[in-house]
Amino acid sequence: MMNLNRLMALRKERNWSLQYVSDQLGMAKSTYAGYESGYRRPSLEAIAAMADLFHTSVDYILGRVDEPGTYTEPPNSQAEKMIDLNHLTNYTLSVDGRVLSEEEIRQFVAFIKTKWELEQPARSK
Amino acid sequence: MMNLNRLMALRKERNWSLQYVSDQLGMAKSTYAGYESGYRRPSLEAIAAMADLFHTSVDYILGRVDEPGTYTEPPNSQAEKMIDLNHLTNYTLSVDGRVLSEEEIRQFVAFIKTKWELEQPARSK
DNA sequence: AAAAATGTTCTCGTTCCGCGTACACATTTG
DNA sequence: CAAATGTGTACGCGGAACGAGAACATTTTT
Repeated sequence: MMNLNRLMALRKERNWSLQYVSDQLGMAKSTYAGYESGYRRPSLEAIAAMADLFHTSVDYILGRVDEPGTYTEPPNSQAEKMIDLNHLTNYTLSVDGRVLSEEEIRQFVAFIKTKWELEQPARSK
Repeated sequence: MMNLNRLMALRKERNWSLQYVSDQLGMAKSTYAGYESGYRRPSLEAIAAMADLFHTSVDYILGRVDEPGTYTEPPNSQAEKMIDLNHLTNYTLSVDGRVLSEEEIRQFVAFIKTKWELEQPARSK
C-alpha cells in the first residue's frame, strides 16, 4: 500500500517534535502521529499543508518522485525509452488489455507516414 | 478550499467520458464524478491513480504547481515488455526517427478500438 | 529527585467516502 | 419517428475511518 514513511524522515531531519509539527499544522498530536505511523491517512489539505511545511511536494511525500525539492521539472524529460514501431522486437503493444497484431501496427505505421506526407505537401519554389 | 477543477480539463483534453475514466480507475462513475464536481474528495491512492492515468503529478491536480509534467513512473510490477497505449508514460513511440505525438497515439487507439468493434459485433457488458 | 517533553496507543463521536440508483439530456441506432 | 445507448448530475444509505482527547511509557530537562 501507499506509505507515508517519508514523513518521519522529513521531521527528524529538522529535529522537530510531533507536538511542534502538529501545532504548525493546526491538528492534534495524535492525528499527525497517526499519519507517520500509517494508522491514519491525511486528507488532501493536510498532506498539502505538510508539503508546505516541509518545503517539498505532495508527490515526494507519497513516494511518487524521488526528488525532495519542490517540483522542478528537468529540461531533459525526454530521457524516456524510445521505441521504433518499424522494428519493435522486444515489446508488444496493447489497448485495453488486448494485444495489437503486427499487421495492425504495420497499418498504423503506413497511416502515420501518409498523414505526415500530407501535412508537408508544399515543396514549392 | 482546495479545488480539483483541473480534473475535468485533463479528462476533456483527451475526450474521455466519466464512464471510461472511472473504469480505468476501478471505481464507480458517480464516485469519480464526485471528484470533478467537488462533491467528494478522493483518497490519496485515488488521486495518485488519477495522476498516473493522466500522466501528470498529484501536485498539479491539486493546483500546487502549474506545470502538468513532472512525472516518474511508479513501480509497476506488471509485465515488462507489455506497453499499454492507454497509459503511455515513460515510453515514446517513433516511426523513422520521428516521434509520435500523444494526440496521434490517441487517434490510433480510437481507430483500433472502433476497428475491433466492427470485427466483433457481439456485445458483452 | 521532580517536572516537563516526547512518542505511542486506545476509545468515542462524528464526518463523509463509495456505491448503487435514478433521472434528464444528448447521441446513435433501427 | 421511436427505441436504445451513452453521458453527465444528484441523492440516500451503510459503513469505513477521521480527528480529538486522554492515558500511559519513555526520554530529556531542570
